[in-house]
Amino acid sequence: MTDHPQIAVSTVIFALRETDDQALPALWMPLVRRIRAPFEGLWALPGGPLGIDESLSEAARHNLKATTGLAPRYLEQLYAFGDPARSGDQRLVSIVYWALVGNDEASRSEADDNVRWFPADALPALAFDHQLIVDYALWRLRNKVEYAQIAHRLLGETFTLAQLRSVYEAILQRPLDPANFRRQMAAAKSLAATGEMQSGARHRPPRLYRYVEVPGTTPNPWA
Amino acid sequence: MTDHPQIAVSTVIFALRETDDQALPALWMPLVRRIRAPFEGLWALPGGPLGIDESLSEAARHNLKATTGLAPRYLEQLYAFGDPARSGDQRLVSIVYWALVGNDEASRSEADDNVRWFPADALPALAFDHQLIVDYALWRLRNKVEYAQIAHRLLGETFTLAQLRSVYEAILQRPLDPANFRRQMAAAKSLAATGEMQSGARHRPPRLYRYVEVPGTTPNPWA
DNA sequence: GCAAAAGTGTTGCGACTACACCCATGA
DNA sequence: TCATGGGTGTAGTCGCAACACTTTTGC
Repeated sequence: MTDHPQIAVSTVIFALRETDDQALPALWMPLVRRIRAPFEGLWALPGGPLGIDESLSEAARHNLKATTGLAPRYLEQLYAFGDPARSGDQRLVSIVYWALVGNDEASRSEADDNVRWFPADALPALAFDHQLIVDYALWRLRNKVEYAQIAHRLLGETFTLAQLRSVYEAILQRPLDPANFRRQMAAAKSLAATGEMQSGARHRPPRLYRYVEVPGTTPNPWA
Repeated sequence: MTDHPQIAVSTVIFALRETDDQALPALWMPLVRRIRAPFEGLWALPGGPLGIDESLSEAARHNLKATTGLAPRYLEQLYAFGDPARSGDQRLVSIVYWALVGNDEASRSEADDNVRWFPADALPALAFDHQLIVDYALWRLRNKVEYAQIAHRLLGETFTLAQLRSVYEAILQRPLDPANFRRQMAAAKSLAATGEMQSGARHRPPRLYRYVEVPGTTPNPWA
């Protein structure tokens, strides 16, 4: 045990996956298997040490790429965890980020013996205090999706309103009224119709939308 | 320069002070003068290293007591700042907390040559990136006061509705309708009348209230 | 035509704002 | 009695939830 605390940067990653039996997607996340003590063999959040020339968010991105191959479409600092008892016999302070990755990116993600995807609400036993961290990240995601425009970052570049609504429903775990959802999105003025339709289904073809930044809408100018 | 990042815990402290010319209180904060490089002589947020057996919040409390003698009535983690360029030639990651201290506590605070109070909106030049941190803390305080019951922590144990309203007005920097403010507080059900009045002023004596915890109202179960 | 999802209209409720108004005290 | 802030009443507005209804496609 060293006499000064070590710093690590870890990330809770969310992506949407179609469930086989249902048409509704659900939240999944990639975990990595620990290959050394403490908690050897258990699943854990991807992370690693803080490089001497990296900012905290750069370290999060860099570790994400190295361990899971993913590049997030949204990244935000979650919390710093530093309880003395959280990391066995060495003192470890973890700066934890949370991230959203798009549809395409998540499905491209290679399967690996030491990296596996799990449903966010049914994880295996996790190393350290990582289950607590995941619970907090889920709480933050559910809060933030209600007032910030982040849900589209779990989809691709263009999407239908029904797809976007299914993202909200997967995160909030309750059905939303399609009519009211449409009006809420219209009021936010952050969606632009591409002019294209998505055909093929056996019903009226829906419009495709793209996310557009609304000028005065930066919820947190810092961070 | 060492090859691993150092960890420090700092705190942005808010208290209310009466302004001499006006009856309206305003937000003030204590700063400490740096007595060594880098930024020697400049004012900075109180803080210090993370003790090997302390949790992060314990370190914040402990450093606060040691540098300013204050014990906060509210303490919450703000953000972790770790940009490589923020701390001169050594790498320093600061876990920053923000705190509210009560009326009584703030006025008891001893004057010191190396500790001084400043109005939160007119600070001197600060060391490191501390002005950025203060701006973020102010933004968080103004947001949080609108949906969380924290304003009373800037007062004492009991207070009148007018005093509580003046806290909101000082933080939000705009006048609030007394009638509507009263109803909002009543709707939140987090105030209990003590039965006592505050007399002495040349108008109808106001009731004194005490803050009471509302069962299902924990905004952030973690953190 | 029929099923299914896209998209529109309408109504009622609850929260908030603005402001008129009464109450109780000290001087 | 009057000035001052404590405290109550009330009407208008806005946003949202609920749900009926019309439109457009594939089969």
